Amino acid sequence: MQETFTITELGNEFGITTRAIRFYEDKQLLSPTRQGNRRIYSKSDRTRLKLLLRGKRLGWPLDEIRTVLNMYDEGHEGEIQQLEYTCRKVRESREQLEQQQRDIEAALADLDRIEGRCQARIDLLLSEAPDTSPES
Amino acid sequence: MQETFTITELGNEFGITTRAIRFYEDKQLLSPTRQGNRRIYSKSDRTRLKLLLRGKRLGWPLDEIRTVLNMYDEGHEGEIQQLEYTCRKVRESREQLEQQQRDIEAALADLDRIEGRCQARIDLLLSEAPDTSPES
DNA sequence: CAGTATATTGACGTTTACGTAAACGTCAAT
DNA sequence: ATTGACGTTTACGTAAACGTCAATATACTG
Repeated sequence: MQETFTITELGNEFGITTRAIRFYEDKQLLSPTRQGNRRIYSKSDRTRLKLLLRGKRLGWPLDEIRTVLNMYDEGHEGEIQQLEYTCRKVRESREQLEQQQRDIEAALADLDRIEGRCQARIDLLLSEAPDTSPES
Repeated sequence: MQETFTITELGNEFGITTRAIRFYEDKQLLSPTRQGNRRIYSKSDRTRLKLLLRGKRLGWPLDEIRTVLNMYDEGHEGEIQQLEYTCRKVRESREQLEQQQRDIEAALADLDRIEGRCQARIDLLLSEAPDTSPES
């Protein structure tokens, strides 16, 4: 795999605009190196972006995504207070994720019921009006 | 359980402001009855609000939440086209939910690793500096 | 019946997450 | 030398989702 990426490469790979990627940099979520003026993204930058987008799919605001991303990077060498802060943040994120898991379970169950009733109704209508059945 | 609710009751129960609840009505997500001027929420209104908030926790925009909420209500008596539209929407939602499930699995795994390393580092620091161990 | 609490509408402000346009640099190819 | 592709910064625009008043109305309460 490549060692470095341009901004358009990443944009194409992940289906986002370069504007968005620059915006994430502005918000301190990415910090690519430069060659003169141009941005150069390392594999680790690419991973950060990937994680960022996962956070987005989970509906997190960018601020929260940044703190989580920083958890990945922190050398875990800091003071105990800092470590415990990170630990606490991790637990909070975990709780939120578990809440989302429960929400998804419930939502999927609801959708199953709705789809079932919907499909049943379609089947019924199709059997009542056999004109619409495949003839030709 | 009560049969009807005031706006502040619902606000308190779900930890949101009355302004938010009125906003949802403005956006056609709720439609409580009125007694004169005041809003009266039925149990079904309350359920809609509950589902609405679940959608919010899943990061859905209000527009999408509205269409999903309407799936619950539609009598499934409409035309086949309408039914198939609903069915399609349900499947789309399901796919998105399943993607979120995978994202959550991955995120939880990552958080586990981070917390593990973090905790290990804390333990190490505590054992290296026994001054900080509970003495008094 | 005055005073307090609660509710409503309307207008405007705010934050988030980008989109869009202008105006310009850079480099390779024609 | 010019054209085009790609990149840059700066600035302003915008949609979503409310918050925050202000002015007003209605309801209870002593």
